[in-house]
Amino acid sequence: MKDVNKDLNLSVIKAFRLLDVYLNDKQEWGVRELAKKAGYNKTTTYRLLSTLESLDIVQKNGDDKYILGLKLFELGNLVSIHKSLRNYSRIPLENIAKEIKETVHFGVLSNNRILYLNKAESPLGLKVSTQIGSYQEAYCTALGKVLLAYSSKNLISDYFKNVKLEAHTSNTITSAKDLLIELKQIREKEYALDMEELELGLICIAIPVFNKNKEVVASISVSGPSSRFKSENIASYLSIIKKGASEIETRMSDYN
Amino acid sequence: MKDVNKDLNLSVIKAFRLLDVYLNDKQEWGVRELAKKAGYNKTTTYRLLSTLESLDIVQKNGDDKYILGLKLFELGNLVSIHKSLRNYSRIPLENIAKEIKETVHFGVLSNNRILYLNKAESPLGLKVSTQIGSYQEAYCTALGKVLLAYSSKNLISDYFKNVKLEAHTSNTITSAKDLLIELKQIREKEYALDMEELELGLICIAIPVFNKNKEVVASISVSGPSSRFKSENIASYLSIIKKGASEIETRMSDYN
DNA sequence: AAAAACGTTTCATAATACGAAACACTGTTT
DNA sequence: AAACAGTGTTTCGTATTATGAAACGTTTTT
Repeated sequence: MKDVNKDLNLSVIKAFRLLDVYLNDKQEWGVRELAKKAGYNKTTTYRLLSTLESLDIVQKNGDDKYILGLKLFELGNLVSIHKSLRNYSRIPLENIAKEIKETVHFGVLSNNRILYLNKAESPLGLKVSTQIGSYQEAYCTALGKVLLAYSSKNLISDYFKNVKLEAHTSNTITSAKDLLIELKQIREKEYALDMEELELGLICIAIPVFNKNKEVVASISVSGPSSRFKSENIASYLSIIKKGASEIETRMSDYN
Repeated sequence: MKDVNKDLNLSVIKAFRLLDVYLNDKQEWGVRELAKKAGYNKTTTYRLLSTLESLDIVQKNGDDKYILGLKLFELGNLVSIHKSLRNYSRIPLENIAKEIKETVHFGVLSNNRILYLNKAESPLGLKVSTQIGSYQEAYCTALGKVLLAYSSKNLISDYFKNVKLEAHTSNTITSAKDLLIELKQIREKEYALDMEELELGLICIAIPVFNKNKEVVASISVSGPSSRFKSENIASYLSIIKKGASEIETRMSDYN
């Protein structure tokens, strides 16, 4: 903790590291337990937690255990760009899910990964389910490939510098050359497929969502098990998703 | 900033104050602008923002303006206590809204106020709409009065010490004595009404949601314009909301 | 009854945050 | 064209703050 490239507030970084890394793994933590896991001193951890508690960022859960607090929930809902995207996407996503009967996801690109902003789940028992606010690799998801396909050349070259294309299944695209070809095809077809590239048995189809300046700001995907996802359905799925996407685009432009 | 009652990390407090108070008011801030508003030194503010930026808690929006970042959204979604409440309430709330055709809210008590955890909006044009994650006073809302009614005596006496009962309309209950009588009646009737106490023309009805230990953990309300909200509807509304509440209670107990 | 765990407090010391001033840059006014 | 008025950013000596070993008060386990 000596060589920081910039002059930053170390205790702020420590505080968020507690929140981000460690309070994620588990529901509740004791002071010593968390200190050990974080590699901080017991007293330091206690002081940080006390500080965060005074701000309602964490709170105590009965017997001296710390859990994430309500203020954090409140702050999360303030994130304006995504707040609006989430609001405007909700009803269209639900309509798509109702019509197709598969889970619908809505996400943006953030730090080279997909951030799931919203979803509408399939009414069926066997379905895909993802945590809102969680991340997934972009190169092996339909959502991610669409967003990469419409990104600037700079962003894409950065992407290849920073991201290692690891195989999740035998279908995962693991070479930069192949991925570039795929992205080109996506731009031409105006939709992306994920043919069991992230998980065996899981197929997705995704299209871009544009803002009023014709820039891609998000994407929508439909995900389902390969047993239900037949190639003859693609055309009808696409027309339903595109209807939903244009609904979101209309809602956004009405407010901006 | 000299007399702190405990030994807390001041820079952590400052960082969250930037997020909480100031990044809420506006969409984007310059460094000097935010420093002036927060009463911090320009350099301090810059350092705090740089720190938060390195953590993706804030991000830059084009021309050197800071906005809330994605990590905050992600962290907000990790808040476990309410994550489950939110998940379990979604479908029941939507069913209630569909049946009654009025907006349904779901909230908990936090720091003497109502925190809106979830909602399902009325399908009609004229409707009540609230921001998830936002707060409202408890004493002049049906949601809040239900939660106060089922709170411990200690919490209620604390409530009266810390909260000033201000009139929002001519119907607002502004005396502690009257509010205590109201809370007693709510416990007897097992539901609360808000008869234009927060806003003229706005009526709400709310009931409690219990956990498996028969403690009240949240409440559900239906809100609508006085033009549609007739006293003869109360009985049928109540039976629909109670059905939804017991659905939520079942879902919660299945998982805990 | 002893031991081992917990959260919490203390306090001298080492490390960090602080902020005035200077810098680099952009756009506006004279 | 030159001076000015705005930005965000960097520097660096100093004042403030965070640090952590040790001790404390409880509770739980042995």
